[in-house]
Amino acid sequence: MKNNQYKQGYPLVKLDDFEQPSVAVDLVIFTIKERSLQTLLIKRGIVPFKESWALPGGFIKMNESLEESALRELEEETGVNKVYLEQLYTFGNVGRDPRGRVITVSYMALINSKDIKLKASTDASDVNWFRISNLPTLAFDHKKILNYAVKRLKWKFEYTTIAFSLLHSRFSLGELQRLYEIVFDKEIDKRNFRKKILSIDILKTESIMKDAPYRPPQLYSLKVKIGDSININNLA
Amino acid sequence: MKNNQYKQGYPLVKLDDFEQPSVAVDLVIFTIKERSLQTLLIKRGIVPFKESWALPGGFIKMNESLEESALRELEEETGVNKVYLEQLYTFGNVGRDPRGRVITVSYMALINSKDIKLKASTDASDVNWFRISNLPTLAFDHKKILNYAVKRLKWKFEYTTIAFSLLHSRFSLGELQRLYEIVFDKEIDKRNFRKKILSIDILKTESIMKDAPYRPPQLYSLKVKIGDSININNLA
DNA sequence: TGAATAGTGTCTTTCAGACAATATGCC
DNA sequence: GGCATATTGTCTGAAAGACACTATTCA
Repeated sequence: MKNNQYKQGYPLVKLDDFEQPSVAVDLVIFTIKERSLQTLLIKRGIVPFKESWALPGGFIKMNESLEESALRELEEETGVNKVYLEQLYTFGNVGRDPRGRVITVSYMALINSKDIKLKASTDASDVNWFRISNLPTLAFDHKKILNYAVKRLKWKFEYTTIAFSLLHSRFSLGELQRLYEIVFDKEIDKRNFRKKILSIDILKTESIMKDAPYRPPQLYSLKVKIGDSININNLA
Repeated sequence: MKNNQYKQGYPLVKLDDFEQPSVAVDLVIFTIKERSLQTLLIKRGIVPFKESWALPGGFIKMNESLEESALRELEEETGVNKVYLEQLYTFGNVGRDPRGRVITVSYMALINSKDIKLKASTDASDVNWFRISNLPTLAFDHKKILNYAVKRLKWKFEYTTIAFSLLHSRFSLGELQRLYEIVFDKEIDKRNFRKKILSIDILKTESIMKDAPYRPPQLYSLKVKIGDSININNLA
């Protein structure tokens, strides 16, 4: 099994002189549902922490990169494959998994709730969305990972265009503002928000929305790449 | 050897059903020497990339956390043990190490050049400091790691107090300004810099320097923690 | 008094932040 | 006309950024 750890004749390099830890990927999947920021958790069907809620994730395979592994897990849990995905932090404390040494590379994914088709995964007896403001107790050190992810998310909302990955390709400024208000759990002055967003010149005007219940808004699209740096002030 | 991967009776959990990658830690060690930003590299004494320069690092041990592993490597290479240390990013592409699957967790360390006593490490035939502006070709994907570290360093200089980890506990504003000028490779207006630093109220005045060659400067010390958030504008 | 470094203040411009009235479309 | 949402501008205060002279110590 371990043979392919010895390649191209490097006999002196004994990677196996060291016991090897297991490497996993854990995902913090964010979406906006019911006017709140939510994340996907799975109820563990196996020990340890059987019946506890946990972040979706799993061990990496030898022939896939960390990111490919994260995308595979994401697809297995949600059926979604086109998302914003970002590596967060690697957690490797010795006792973090009672089964042995497991190092986990955490990722954050942002998906549009319309794209989701939840699947029941083999090792999860249940899968569900939870409001960030109302989370159950989590297995392992997943609470720590989730807290880290929320901080990073807010940070990235202020300093990059990742928010737009949660909107459709055409959106109104009202939708954008509601998104920021949900993530920061804070009301924002409409005039200042619009002034700020329009001043940084990242939007193209599109058509006007049809079939709006009341006055239809102007639609916009993002004319820079998702993840590009911007600076939306002080919303934190 | 692998027995302790099975603990506390979790027979169904077969971590070893998966081949395990190796996990390493690589260090980007920054210091200021000769009025420039420099990083420590080792010349590899073993294949692969024998005789190439590389970041210091090594495989983690089963009984140490990632951070402990980074600190151990740091101490082995430089003799330094009290430093600013921060995890950067985890690189895990399949082909990044010709010996097999090696996932590396990168760390950035900032050390005061006065504290360094370089040691010749067992697996390095040579150890040296290099200016960031004049680097040799690096082994593996270490160039990518280093580029990432430089970006993070600059970023953290603008938004946190990590710069102060490169100064003595008492320092002049001139020393602080020179440090920022070196890291950003850019001249900064003295009056605006001082105004800004003093306005954010993170410094305590100390004594006045003795034995200065010319007019002795006022000394200051940091009255908040290293790593605390601040905002030194727009130096990037 | 010359050399080297330390220390200081003003003006302009830009931007954040507070704040309220009008416009549009649907019923 | 009533309702729900969209859209727009002004004023104030704070801070960034440009800019040049004086102060201190030592040789």
